[in-house]
Amino acid sequence: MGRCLLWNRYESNRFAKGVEREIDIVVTIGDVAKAAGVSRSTASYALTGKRTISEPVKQRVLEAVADLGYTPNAGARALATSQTMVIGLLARFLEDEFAPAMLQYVLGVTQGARELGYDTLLVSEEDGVHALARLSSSRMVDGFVLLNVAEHDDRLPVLRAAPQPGSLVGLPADSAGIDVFDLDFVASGRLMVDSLYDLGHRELMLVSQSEDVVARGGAYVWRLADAAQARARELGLTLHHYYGSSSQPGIGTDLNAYLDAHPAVTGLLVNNEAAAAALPSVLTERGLRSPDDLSVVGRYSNDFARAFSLPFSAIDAAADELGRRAVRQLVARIQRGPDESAPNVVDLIAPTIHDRGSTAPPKSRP
Amino acid sequence: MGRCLLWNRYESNRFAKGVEREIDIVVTIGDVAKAAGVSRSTASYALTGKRTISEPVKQRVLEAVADLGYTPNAGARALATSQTMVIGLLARFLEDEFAPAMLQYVLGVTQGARELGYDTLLVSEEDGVHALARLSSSRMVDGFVLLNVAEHDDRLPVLRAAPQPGSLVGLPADSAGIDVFDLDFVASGRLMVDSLYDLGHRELMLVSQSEDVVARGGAYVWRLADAAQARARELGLTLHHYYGSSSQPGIGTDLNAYLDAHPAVTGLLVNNEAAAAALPSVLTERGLRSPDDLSVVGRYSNDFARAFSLPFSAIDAAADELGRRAVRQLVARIQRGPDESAPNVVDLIAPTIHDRGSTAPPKSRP
DNA sequence: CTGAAAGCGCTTACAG
DNA sequence: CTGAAAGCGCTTACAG
Repeated sequence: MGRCLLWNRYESNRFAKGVEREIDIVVTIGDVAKAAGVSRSTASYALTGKRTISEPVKQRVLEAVADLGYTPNAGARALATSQTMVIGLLARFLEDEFAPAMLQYVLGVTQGARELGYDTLLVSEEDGVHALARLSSSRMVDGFVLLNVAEHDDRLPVLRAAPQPGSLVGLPADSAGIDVFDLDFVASGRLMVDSLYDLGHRELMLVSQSEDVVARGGAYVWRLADAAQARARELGLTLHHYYGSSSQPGIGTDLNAYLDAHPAVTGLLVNNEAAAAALPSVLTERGLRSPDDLSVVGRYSNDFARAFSLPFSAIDAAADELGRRAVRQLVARIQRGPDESAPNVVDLIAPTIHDRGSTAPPKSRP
Repeated sequence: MGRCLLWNRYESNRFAKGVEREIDIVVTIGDVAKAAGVSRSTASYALTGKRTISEPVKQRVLEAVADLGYTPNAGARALATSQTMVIGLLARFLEDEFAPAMLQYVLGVTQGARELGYDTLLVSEEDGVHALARLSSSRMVDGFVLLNVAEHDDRLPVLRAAPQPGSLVGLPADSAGIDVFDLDFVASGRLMVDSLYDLGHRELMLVSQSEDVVARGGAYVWRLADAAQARARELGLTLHHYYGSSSQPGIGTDLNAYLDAHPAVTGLLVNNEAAAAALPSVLTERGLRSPDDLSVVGRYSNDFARAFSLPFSAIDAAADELGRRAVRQLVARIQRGPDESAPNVVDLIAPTIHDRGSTAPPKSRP
């Protein structure tokens, strides 16, 4: 109680005159114990609940905590328990990829983590390998979530060697020993083709991300494209496949060229955010309307569609959900501890098309 | 050295069979000291450089560090030094605001922090006040950067009372005792008007963010609008001011209505990301071309323009730069320590228009 | 130039 | 049901 008064009595002269700031007296569990008239261990147990404490004692401790405004020092607790309650989020922002789309993943992870009592250290360094090694060896985090994982991701060997577990968002070639979360891009490719086939379309075009993205390990691009192509063959459809660039004005030019090349195409599949963003202008300029003249199915997040006014039906990238699942699995593994092994999961979210009315049966051949 | 062998010899059975994982033996500064044949304090000093150590001894220590793969435990160091080397980044994602634009601020902060040796704890909780109090009282961070600061931000009282310093991105009504970084929105409004006036335009229209954003404390909206209005009055121009909604289809409808209402407008100012994103379609639909039929000046980040193919000249929001400046000032204040006071800064970045060719003299009156 | 020791603020066996 | 003590892995006055 005395301390409590102290806490408010002083004025720091640390900053601009006229601004009050509490003086920096740290209240420790020792202060709480003293105020409650118990030992430090009893105070600690009363707070963590790791051993039964008599009701009156517990009350005295809680009262002291409230009076003194005590909060455990996170660093000290981490040192004693070897648990930081922080997870490391390793983002990768590639030049040719659509950075804004990344935000939804980040938010899914940070919010999912918080709900489970964890905070998130966000790392966006170029050199993800070093960052991972640094956080791991200095014991700053209890586990990792890696975003934007490439087919052969150079962070994976480091992660496998680390004492902390990790979850991936993005399916690599080898997922042994790690938990993986991703949209099912094979099913997505199939679903896009099926949905247009069912409406009666027979000549389709797919515009994928740029080949640079593929070259950097973005395997999802060809997973979707291959599946779409295979499905089209099964169904006896024609599917023209193109890579589009990842920004203006390139992608607008690309789209026009592709549409020029295949005037008979009635269904367009878009696995390229920049293309989706540019498409409304391209269509308007060409005097085309969707779905009357062209049915369109995209693959991007609902948030993205909302933010950028995209009027096309699309498979939701499920960024938020993927982030959440990844972090939930990670926390489960952290809390399970290294002794109890648990099988690794590869969790591919089934695609669903969010209908925005951009598909319809093709008009009769001109 | 013996340890070093151990380190690689074991195979953990913690995860799926066939996956190697180093066993979790922590190497401490005690191990380093022993290997180097010195005391722990000497080993510590050799690494921190806080006292002069003879060259041979230092070499032995560094060798031991390399051999054993030693990295200091961040938590232990934080406990001993009261420095976490982590800064807390408090983001706010408001419903009506343009979330993707936020990413650039985040990246500016995380990368700026890293360059100064700090990591970033990203918090995106709804309740920023609690989050701030939690990180502050548990001593998880050395300081804070607050993003998206409102006119009367409820996080500010908590920040002022906290023992850690903080930097704001976004100018509040009262910035006493805190460092503030923002784009100069007053100068921005003036600049937008001036640039079109100089080209000969006499009737302008400004489309701002939605009034919901203003209601939530987005003072930058009216700061820019008021300055633009005042400048227009000074110059004898007509300036129509509207608030636009923050997403489709609302904003498209809005833009059409506003343009319908003022057919004589030759210059359009856009302080609304969603409006900027929707504008190309709107113009094409109306058969208008920029700058031939309408000169356009926006206010959004260059990254945003690139990502969303926006062809309009615009004042760069300077998100990345603002994040960097905020974190640099914060770190300077952290390292200066609470004793040496330093005056607070309010750093408003001067606006510059990134020319994308969307402005020209107005066509002669029809 | 170096070492032995105390201390940072917690948790958790070990005793009773 | 509770307390005294050791320990987590560092740093840093205090001595020499």
